[in-house]
Amino acid sequence: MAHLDRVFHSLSDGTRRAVIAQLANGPASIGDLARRHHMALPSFMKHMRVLEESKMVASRKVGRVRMCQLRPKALTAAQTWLARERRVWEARLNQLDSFVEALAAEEHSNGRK
Amino acid sequence: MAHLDRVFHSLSDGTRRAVIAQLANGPASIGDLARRHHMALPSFMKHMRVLEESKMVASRKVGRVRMCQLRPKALTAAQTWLARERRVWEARLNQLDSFVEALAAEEHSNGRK
DNA sequence: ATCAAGGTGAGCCATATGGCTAAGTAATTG
DNA sequence: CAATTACTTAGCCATATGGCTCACCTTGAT
Repeated sequence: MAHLDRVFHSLSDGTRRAVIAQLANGPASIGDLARRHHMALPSFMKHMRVLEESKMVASRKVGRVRMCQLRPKALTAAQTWLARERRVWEARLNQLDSFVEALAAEEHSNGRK
Repeated sequence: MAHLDRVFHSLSDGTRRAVIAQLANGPASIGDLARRHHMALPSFMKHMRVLEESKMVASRKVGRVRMCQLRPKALTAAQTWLARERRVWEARLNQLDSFVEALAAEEHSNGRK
């Protein structure tokens, strides 16, 4: 799914993760954010575009300043996917466990014969 | 952190996510996996290299076949980061809530004066 | 009306990504 | 030993990424 691609791609860059971490503490302007990351504005805007296209950040212009904020469900797509895969994975491990237990049990009873 | 970069980058590609999803159901050989994804072996190996460099998948060679499996803590780095950011985010929302409630309460008492 | 500040758009550059084919190498099979 | 199978390596190609500067446009302050 293209949306998940974008979400994880957004998260794959340290600068963007830092932006998300910072926006979690409240909105900020593009200029503010760029300054904190020692980066030229146009470079930084590319990151913001990536974050907006992945629907993790929203922005609107107030006067000549653009304010950015984290969107409410910014992280849920990623978390949902991870949680689901992890459930599958753990379910299988449990199966393996019981398989091994079953084997062990059988071994035991065989040994006792 | 470079490791998180790699983890999220791994997850940013649909093919790689599919591989993870499939490996959650048990180990498989490179050839098997490549066939399922209608992809030439060398192209596919690049994906596997990405997954191995992010420590999400391990592989070893058995005869001429390379078997791959999900590593136990494949998803925890990603999940941990997401969970932490989300906690910060929700903590702030709660602060906002109580701030708004406090405001509302004050308004009330002012109105009653 | 002018000038400064904040953002935007265009475009350059080096490197990375994601696909391929072609030509190996090593292990099985006949 | 010969042929096949399963990877592996090298390298091509188009496109994407992540940084930059320079020029421009709005908006705000004098």
